[in-house]
Amino acid sequence: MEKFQMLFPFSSTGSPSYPVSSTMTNSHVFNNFQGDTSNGFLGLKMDNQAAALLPRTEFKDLNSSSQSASFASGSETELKPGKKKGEKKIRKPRYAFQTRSQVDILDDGYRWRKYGQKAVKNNKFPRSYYRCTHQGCNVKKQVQRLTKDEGIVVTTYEGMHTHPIDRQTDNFEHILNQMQIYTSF
DNA sequence: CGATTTTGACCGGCGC
DNA sequence: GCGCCGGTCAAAATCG
Repeated sequence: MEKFQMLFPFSSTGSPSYPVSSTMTNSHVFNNFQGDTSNGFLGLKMDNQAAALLPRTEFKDLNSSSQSASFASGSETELKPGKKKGEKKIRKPRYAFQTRSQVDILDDGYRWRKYGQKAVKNNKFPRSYYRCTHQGCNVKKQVQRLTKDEGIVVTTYEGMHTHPIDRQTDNFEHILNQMQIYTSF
């Protein structure tokens, strides 16, 4: 296959690497909108990794069908309406990131294993499904490119990692991005 | 040789 | 009930 691992002036390690926040525990960079009204899920702390990609990354809300951009919010992957089944009503929050990039492989520091690829309606590019290859970590993500702007890649994360990042990418960019994040609020 | 990608089959939900 | 659709599985192929 083709692997492009060029571009990106700042790719210090040969393979595309992006800054990632390494501590995702209590440091919620983003954390919610308003106080949570109920026992909801608002604790969405996506301290995220992907926030630190390219300067032109923006967040998008999946569920609110509208807003042009803001930042991803939790969307519950609804478990069907009638499914009571107790269990965990863990709705999986999903976060989408739109990134201006030439490559789809946005390495955020975790190891991903691709488990599927499907063509998307209305889009000439396929969508790829990845899963975090960490034991017990069910974080998933999908990557798709827009037909409209083939320069844009939408990455959607689902779930949160509960383990440390594989690659230590705490560098200048990370910090830089963190700053951007904080100041934009 | 183990890990990961590829790719078509398979599956559950939903609309008709 | 049937077929479409988005998502996942799994076996074979590839990569390193």
